[in-house]
Amino acid sequence: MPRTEEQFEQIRKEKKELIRQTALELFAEYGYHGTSISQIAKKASISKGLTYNYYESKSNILQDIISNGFEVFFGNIDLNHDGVLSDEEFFAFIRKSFEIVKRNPRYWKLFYSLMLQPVVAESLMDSYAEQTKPIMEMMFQYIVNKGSADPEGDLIAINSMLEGAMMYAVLTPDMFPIDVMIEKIINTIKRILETNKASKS
Amino acid sequence: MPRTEEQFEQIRKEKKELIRQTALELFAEYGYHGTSISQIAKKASISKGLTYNYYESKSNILQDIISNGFEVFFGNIDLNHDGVLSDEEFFAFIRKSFEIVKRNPRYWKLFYSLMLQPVVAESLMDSYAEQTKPIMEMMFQYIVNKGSADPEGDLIAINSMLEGAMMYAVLTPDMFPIDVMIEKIINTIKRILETNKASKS
Amino acid sequence: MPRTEEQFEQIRKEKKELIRQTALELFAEYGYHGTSISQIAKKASISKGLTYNYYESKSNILQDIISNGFEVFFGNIDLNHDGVLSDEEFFAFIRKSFEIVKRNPRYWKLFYSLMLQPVVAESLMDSYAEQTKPIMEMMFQYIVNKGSADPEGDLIAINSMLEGAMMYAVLTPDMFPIDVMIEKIINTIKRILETNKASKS
Amino acid sequence: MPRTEEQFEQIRKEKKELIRQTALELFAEYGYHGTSISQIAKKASISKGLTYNYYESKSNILQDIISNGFEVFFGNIDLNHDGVLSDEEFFAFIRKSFEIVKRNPRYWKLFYSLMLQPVVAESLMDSYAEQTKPIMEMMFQYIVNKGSADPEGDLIAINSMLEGAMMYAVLTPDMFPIDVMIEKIINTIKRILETNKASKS
DNA sequence: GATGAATGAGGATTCATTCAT
DNA sequence: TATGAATGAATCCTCATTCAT
Repeated sequence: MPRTEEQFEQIRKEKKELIRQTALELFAEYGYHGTSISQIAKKASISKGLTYNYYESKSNILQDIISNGFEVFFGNIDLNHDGVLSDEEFFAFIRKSFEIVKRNPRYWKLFYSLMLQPVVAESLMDSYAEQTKPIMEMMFQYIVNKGSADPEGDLIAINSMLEGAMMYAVLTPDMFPIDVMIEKIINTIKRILETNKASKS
Repeated sequence: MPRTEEQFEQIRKEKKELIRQTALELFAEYGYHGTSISQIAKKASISKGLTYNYYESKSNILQDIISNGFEVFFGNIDLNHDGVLSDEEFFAFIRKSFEIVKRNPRYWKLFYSLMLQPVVAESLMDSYAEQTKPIMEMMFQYIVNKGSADPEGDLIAINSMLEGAMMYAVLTPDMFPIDVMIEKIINTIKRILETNKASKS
Repeated sequence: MPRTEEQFEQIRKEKKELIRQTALELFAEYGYHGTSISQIAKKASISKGLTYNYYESKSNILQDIISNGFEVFFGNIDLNHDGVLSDEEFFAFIRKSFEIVKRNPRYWKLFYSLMLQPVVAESLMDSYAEQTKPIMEMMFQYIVNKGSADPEGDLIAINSMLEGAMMYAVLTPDMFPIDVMIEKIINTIKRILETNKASKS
Repeated sequence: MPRTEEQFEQIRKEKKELIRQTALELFAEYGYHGTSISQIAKKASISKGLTYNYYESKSNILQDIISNGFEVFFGNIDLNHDGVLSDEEFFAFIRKSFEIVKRNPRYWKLFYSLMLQPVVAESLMDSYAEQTKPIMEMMFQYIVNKGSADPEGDLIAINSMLEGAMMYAVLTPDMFPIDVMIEKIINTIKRILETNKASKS
């Protein structure tokens, strides 16, 4: 009995997933340039040629890894666009972000590394900035709502702090325990916003 | 008659500098792996072979760039190891750090990108951690002296913020004006330390 | 549909053999260092890259040639380790040795030339000495059994003679007809052993 | 006071000698291809460029080494062309030959190795054959005079033996002590000629 | 005569990609 | 769909040789 169309589709999907995952592991371990198609094929237990049945080129695999990672990340973040964020919601968002990174540190290491490879980065940056914008806006809204006297300044400070902590979490996870780091960061954000209230009278 | 020793010395010095600078520009632009010796030679208007008259290998050029950059950075930072840092001194240190990065953004872009290249990173990380340790300690001392109730937590927060801001300065200098960023960061640090005083009575 | 396992096996075997043979011819003609992978590939009508599909490196090709030659040579020599060699067997061994050399003079030319290339020689020498030892011992036994009064001396003389004749056979096969040479050598060995009998009474 | 013409000549001669000697040592140690002009210049404590003041090319240095070695070797051998060689003279010739090799084993190792590099060998072989011919003739004469019944056969045997022993002396001087080997060889030659006398009655 | 910076052709090797089966 | 042999361009690097000084 021949397989149905759906079964074929399923097989294709799984194989492509296999290639992407394998490539991700190797890229993260040896870098993009340090990984060859041969290695990927061997590790995935398929032939070199088959890789090209699923991806047009090596750089296409990379693209897929990236956009897939974006999807996972931003798909997990629930922004609650419209309404005003409660404190609970805001801190849950931060915890969630770190959680995602903790769950797949390799991907994020690779991701950061790519951000800094200027040629690769062009399109990546644009895409990242675009995806990131609503988050920034949401943070800005939250800061404003907390009554900050200098919302731009606080955004810069808080954003830098989160970005920096994220980097430590990705690059040197052993330096500071991530969970401790998260709590300290959240605590500090609270204080920042507390002390920067526009005096109302 | 051959050239004098000094003449040769001079030629060597200039040419080596030329190669290093050219390589740095290309590495920063295209990444280490994305740059070939041919490109370096062509851009420097010398022959491929000559490169090897000055550097044993491509990776040696990189090494030289790195250690040279370290020297410039840490040579410019005056840590005032022994005494207690005044506020002035501490904030001067922060400004200086950003100043150095602003002055040679390409180098720092390359530097960050290398930190994330798994294979290269090992030795680089070690070396960086070593150089960085006294700075961390100095910051910690400063925080303690300011009477922080949770110096470890404050160190994490402040350090993350600085690291993150540095990254923005290097990667997307157009996103936030660096000078504005610096002042916001400094201001926020002040507030953090202000609100975290251990109550003494 | 991909080729069957056997088809691939067959292709690999033939192509590897082709590369080895071609390399042997060129090495023998121009020396190991005097032969480039390009030349080998061109003469074998394959691409440079393909060579590396079959051999890890140029020096690996050489290794294969060597060990292959050893196998052919020592695989053809029947040493009759245990029993005592009859005259017939001993002289058959000598004839066989020259026969093998005559059949593949290129290989042996290369072999001798490699023995004299300082860098390559080390491991080759060791390997050769090891393979050669049982032959030496066998010869020594034979000489002793013939009642020689000075077996060490006779071994040196006979061995030198064989080695020297071999060299002429390999290097300047036109100088003395090999078959004539063989008979003269055998004849002389007989006389040497005849005249060196320990007097028993 | 400017140096005289002769002094200049002397300097040139010495420097050329220095280059040749240095090159010989390196060629013997690392092989011709394994030795670079740079290495020669460095070891001789002169500049790369100067080498080309004395030799047109690397291969010219080699040529000079070869022909120089020939001169030394054949210049030391007194053939006593005309008269008939006494036993004393013949064995003295053999001892002398080994003596020369013992005195400069590196040269002879190099020399043998070159004999087997076919491309280099062409002219070398011709030259060698030419130089060698009178020696062969002399040996042949000696053998005839000793009353050999088969002078051609004895020449082959004796010559092979000498050639082979020479090779051991050059390649594996540790295998058999050279002096012992010489005496055994001479002794064996005596026996060969003794037992091959044409019966006269 | 003497120096070493500079050249450029050539060599070993890697690897993304193609293609016959 | 799946295979891996085959290609060839590109890469790092070496080295004999030239040349301005």
